[in-house]
Amino acid sequence: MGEFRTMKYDPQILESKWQAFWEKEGLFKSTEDPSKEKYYLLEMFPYPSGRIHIGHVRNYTIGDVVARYMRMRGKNVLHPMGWDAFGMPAENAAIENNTHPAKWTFDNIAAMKKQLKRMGFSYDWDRELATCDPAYYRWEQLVFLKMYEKGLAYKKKTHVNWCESCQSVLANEQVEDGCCWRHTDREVTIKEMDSWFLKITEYADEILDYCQRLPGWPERVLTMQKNWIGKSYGAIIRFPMDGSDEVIDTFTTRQDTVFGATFLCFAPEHPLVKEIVKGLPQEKKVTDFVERTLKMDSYMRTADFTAKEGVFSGRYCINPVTEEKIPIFVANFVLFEYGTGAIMAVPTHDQRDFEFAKKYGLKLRVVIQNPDGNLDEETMAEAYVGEGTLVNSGPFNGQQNLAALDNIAEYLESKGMGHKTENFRIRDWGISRQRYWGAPIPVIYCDRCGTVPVPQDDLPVVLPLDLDMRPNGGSPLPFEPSFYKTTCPECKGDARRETDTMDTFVESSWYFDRYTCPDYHEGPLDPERVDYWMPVDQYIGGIEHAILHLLYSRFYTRVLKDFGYLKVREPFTKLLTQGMVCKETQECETHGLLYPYEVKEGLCVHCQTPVKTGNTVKMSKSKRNVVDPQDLIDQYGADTLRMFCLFASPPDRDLEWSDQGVEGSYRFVNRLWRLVVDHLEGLQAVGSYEGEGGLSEPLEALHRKTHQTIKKVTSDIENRFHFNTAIAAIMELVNEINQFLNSNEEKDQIAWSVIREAVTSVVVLLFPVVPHITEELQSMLGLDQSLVETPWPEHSEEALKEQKRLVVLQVNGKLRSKIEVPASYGKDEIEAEALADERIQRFTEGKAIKKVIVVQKKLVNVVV
RNA sequence: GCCGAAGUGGCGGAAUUGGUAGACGCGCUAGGUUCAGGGUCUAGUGGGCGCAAGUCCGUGCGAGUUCGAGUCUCGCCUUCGGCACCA
Repeated sequence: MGEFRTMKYDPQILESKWQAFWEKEGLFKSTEDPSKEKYYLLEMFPYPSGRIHIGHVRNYTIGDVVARYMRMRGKNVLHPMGWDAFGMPAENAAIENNTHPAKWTFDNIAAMKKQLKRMGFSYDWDRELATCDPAYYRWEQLVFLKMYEKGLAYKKKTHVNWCESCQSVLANEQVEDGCCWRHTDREVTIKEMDSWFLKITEYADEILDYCQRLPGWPERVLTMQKNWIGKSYGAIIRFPMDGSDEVIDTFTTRQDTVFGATFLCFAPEHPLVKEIVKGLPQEKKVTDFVERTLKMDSYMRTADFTAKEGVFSGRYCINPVTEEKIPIFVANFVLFEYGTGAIMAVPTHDQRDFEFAKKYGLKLRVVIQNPDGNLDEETMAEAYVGEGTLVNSGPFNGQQNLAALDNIAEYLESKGMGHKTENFRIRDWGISRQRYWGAPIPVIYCDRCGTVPVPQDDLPVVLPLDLDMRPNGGSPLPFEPSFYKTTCPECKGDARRETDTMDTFVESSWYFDRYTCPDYHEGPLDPERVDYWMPVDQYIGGIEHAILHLLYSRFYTRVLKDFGYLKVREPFTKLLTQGMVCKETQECETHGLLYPYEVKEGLCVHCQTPVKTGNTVKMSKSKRNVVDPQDLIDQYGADTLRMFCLFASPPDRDLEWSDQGVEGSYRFVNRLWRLVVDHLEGLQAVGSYEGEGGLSEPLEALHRKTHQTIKKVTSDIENRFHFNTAIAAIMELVNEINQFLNSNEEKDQIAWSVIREAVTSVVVLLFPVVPHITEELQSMLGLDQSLVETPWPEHSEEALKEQKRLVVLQVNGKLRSKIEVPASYGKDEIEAEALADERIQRFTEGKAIKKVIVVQKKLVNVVV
């Protein structure tokens, strides 16, 4: 009876057994060993929300397969895990549940850690870190001080993005479609505020340049980063004001059209606007317009459906090449942050300028004639943006416009009217957050000494934990004298601490470095260890960080390198962006969107009416189309869940959730279990076949299939991360083993040895995917060594050799027959055999054979 | 509008270099397990015609290259992402 019970597949029992074993033996601990080739595998660390979701499961399962595989390949693998532990949800939850963000965070970490352990992921938990730990963020504060020293961190008053839900400023990267990336229904407004910035623009050119040197990154991530950096080549052209010494700098990429510039536009925010209208009759009108425009939220103002609008400033400037007096406008479509915040307007060759000029009756002058030569400012209905020959352009008439770009830039430069330049779209990274649960910015403000950095010896500036949250949100720090009241490090007088905290993306910009030496206390990074492990060989995470975390990390890594903390310039050699997990939504007419557990047999559990199935979209609580990994673990075990996540689609594609698919994976795991358990006697009685020869044809086929599978699985994992096809190949082998077992073939010693070879191969190959059951089967098979320490198998070329080969026969490219030929046959013999084939003769009868194409050992095509 | 990816059975997906389209799994059908159900095993399963052997059609649509195209080229359609007044 007892024995019968152990023979049943019980994932709950055997999974915890093996998890305990791995932990006790410390099999996933990694230590630096210069004699071994290192492999640093990293998955994006989670925000400790309290429970793992299915996206984590997929991400971390993919990573775990690679980690376990690489370990079996003999690599010294680093596979750490930790917590992105600062951030606003902790503050909200604390207010809601009347607790403290720290307690909430640490409780969540404990709960999620338990879940990750239950999934059997092979992390080195000794390297665990939480970014809210002062022992972590103190080094970030140190780096901040060094950046401040070098001018890479600076404070300025400027127009910033404000999210009312976050009660905080956001960086440009954190605004999507005019909304906060965390609150997609909350429009961002523009506020003028004092904010700290990190000078990512200093590295923009290099980061862009290195996009060419990251062959291990997905093209679309690099494209997104290139677009975000937005480098363009052009010129600064200087327009002197009429009747004053003031000069207006404009940026253009189209200096070839400068002779057609018939007016100039300022962005509403431009500081010169106020100055030049002072005392003019237009002053009120202009200031009203500026105020009205700036009140609009940034999304509305810059949306392309917003009409181009502007107001005449009452002042003129001089086009430096035509010496013509041209009017100055203030226009809503001109961006202050891009270029110089002022543009020369060429209505004939820029559609925006064209619309603006038509609206306000401004002058047009064609300066690029199209190839038909019929372009006329009187009749044109839209701007001509194509190529052509310069006209009305003084000394440049007759030149091709593109060829003239450089010539005109040089001409401007020689006359002191401008110069060639490059411009970037990316702006500096605003890191001030008006939040409590973040790393304090280590700065002190003194009325006498101004902005004073906290002395390095006084670090860390610890975030105080013993204070009360403010009931209606907002940071308590500015209301906490024990925190903000301090003395000036320079004059020792009364001073005030900075109460803003850092963007949590600062923490995630270097956590991967810190994993290499989380216990180091002499500085941010232990040079020896960080140099051994960095860079990360393979990074795995969601595409949503394409231009957030991934761009910030590339910047921060360069800063650390320039400060001498690191030797690498790029943090992540290879990047895999896994797809989203999706599921169809379900909706009841009266009860709205339903969770899966609210639907029984297609009916709403509340009212028994049929449920409407909606689109398949990314799993999210708001769509209610979520499954809880914990429920799946409880029902099927971690192995089944891992198996399904890998089998349902390749990792970079979206995964469509299917309850039936999970059932299918569970069935396979059970089939694998029975394959060993039901034949234990035969399997235990022999050793694995090792290619000593003398096999019957069916046994040789099974032996060959075993080695074909080893070869296929290895290349699928190694070259493409296509775990779905790797698993499919193993399933095929399992099917063949079962077929042999069910056949009438004699099961003698040698037969069992070949079966054993096949079965042990299945067990080893599947270990990275389903580590618990395979460890159990491995030990049942009498193999003492843990699979963690078992080397990955290598296929034998000898075993792959076939006596006979299948050759496909075609007539005019259509499949007509198949024949088997000895592997030793050459082209001529195969051709002769093909032409002699009965079916081929039937299809070629009475026709002249024009040509015969023979593809060695594969195919013959007879053309008639 | 611009850039990119994708489009293959009832479904998820294979087909890595131009060479048997649909591996593997789900679902479905029939049968066995001497049958409550479930589980499990066996066989079948792209479509049309046919009793059958067969045969024709078939990878979003239309052309092209080729002995041969899911795969390459050109033109369109659809879907999904990203960017979008960036001067």
